Amino acid sequence: MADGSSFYITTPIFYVNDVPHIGHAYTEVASDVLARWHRQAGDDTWFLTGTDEHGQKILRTATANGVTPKEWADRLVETAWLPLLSTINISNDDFIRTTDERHEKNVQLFLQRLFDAGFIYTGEYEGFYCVGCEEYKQAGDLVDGTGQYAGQQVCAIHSKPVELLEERNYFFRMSDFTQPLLDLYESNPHFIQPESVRNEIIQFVKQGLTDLSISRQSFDWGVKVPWDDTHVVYVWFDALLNYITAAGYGSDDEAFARRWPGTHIVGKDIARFHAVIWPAMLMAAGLEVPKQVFGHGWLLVGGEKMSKSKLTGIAPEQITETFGVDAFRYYFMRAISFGNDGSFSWEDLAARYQSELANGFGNLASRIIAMLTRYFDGVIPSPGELDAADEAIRTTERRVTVAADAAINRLAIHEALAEIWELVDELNGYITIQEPWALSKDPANRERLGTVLHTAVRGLGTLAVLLSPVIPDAAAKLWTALAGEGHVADQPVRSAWEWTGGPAVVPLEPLFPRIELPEADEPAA
RNA sequence: GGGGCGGUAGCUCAGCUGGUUAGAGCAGCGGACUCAUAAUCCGUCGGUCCUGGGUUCAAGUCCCAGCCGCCCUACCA
Repeated sequence: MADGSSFYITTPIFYVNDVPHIGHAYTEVASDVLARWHRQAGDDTWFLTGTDEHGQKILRTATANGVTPKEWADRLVETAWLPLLSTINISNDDFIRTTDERHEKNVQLFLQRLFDAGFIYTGEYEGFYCVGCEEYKQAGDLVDGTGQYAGQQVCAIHSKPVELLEERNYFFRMSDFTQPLLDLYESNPHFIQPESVRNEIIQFVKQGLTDLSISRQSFDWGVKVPWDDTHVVYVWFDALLNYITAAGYGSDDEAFARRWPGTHIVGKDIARFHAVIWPAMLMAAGLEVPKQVFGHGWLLVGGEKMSKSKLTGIAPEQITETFGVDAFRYYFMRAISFGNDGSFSWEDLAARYQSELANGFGNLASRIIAMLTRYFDGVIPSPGELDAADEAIRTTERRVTVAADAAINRLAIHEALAEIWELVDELNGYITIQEPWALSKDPANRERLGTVLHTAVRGLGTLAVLLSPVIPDAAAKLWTALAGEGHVADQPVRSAWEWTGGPAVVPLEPLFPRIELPEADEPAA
């Protein structure tokens, strides 16, 4: 991936009615780290997130709250979703709402093109519809109700009665794309990642695809079907199109050509929408399919999937208020192998904060800056001749930079951090072995002392540059203490080791202060 | 019913196309050191690699069966 190449990355758009929890935040942070890395590498980066605001469920909750659905969505965007982005320091370049005119207008454009091309036909549909799920249910998805719904069939997910609906709907000829999709997966093994998700999807598509009902007549909160305004577009069909309407489809051909195709980061539960329906839609429209669909794993809390339907959701603020934003970002990126499910626990979070951020990285910065301040009044000394140990540090700086960049390109964020941390650990070891405090006791060792601290502080600068995408606030503070030029987020990440040191350092407050945890018991979620 | 993923040290996890005494981090234990956020560094304890078969000169790593967990999907109705 050469500098200046286009990197367009997206998250799923938030369903506004959801309550933000760390699962949403996890997807956002992962995408944000990738975006920041590419941006800092000089790639033409565009990072999109946004909200999904149509559908019957939103219409109903809005009505129940005595406001219009648009007012309801506005309120949730303002009070829940935009605050979430700032809570976890997300650097999105754009925020699309499916109620934006740029979106609705071009959803219609897209649909009209599919219609004109013969990929849409009229059909009858009868089925059990769950408002909570926003979709029709097969009989097997239903269970016997209990309590107030005893005697009725209810949705297995929401435990609420389903409705028998009969509609004249418009259908998308998705079945035409069974083979083209299989060919796509075959010819481009990286289209769906990781492997586990890819296997799942291939098996699913091999069974053959059925046509997809893409309109609804039973309510009107959605994008009108352009040739029949008694129908609104199915919410998923509408939602998926955000990735191109935001990129300029139908409104800015130049921007669209430059950005598309993009990389989609999604949870594995919705990977199928993105790896099956979405590319089929694009193929039908004669557009390029996405560059990649990456389905990450779930956060497990107490061994169970964190669920928005159950009450295991944890609000991001619960974590950031105690540990800070950077720790939140670092923890989830480091502790979880991106693509696999990962266990969250307060104990693990606290342990990693302490050993890795406070004792490992934070303390490294403290000790180096303290010694420069103490022995050289903060002025960074010029190095003398480098010995093998000094050269080894330089070599490591280079090695981890290259390795981290390679890992990021594979979307292996956790591996990138593991690589970078090798430099953290090696620098701590280097200082312990070189014993600058011992060198300082004999003026004859003055040059050697300078060389050691010069080497160490350069390593610290390299770390600031490499870690800026993950822990932007701490990296910026450190960069300031090192008197680095400009902003750390503008330093070329792929040549992080090239920083040669500023003129002097200034004292630094602990980047990750020790945290005294109140009690062993944590509040239930 | 069909399918996917996982089951490796107390905990969280690595172990690619099978090959020396199965690894890391954390926790535990012992030691060194003092620049630093009682931090750092070194050493050390610790595993029937879910179970049972099989293939192979050689299996955590391949095959079969089973058990457990999570998930996708179907049908019966």
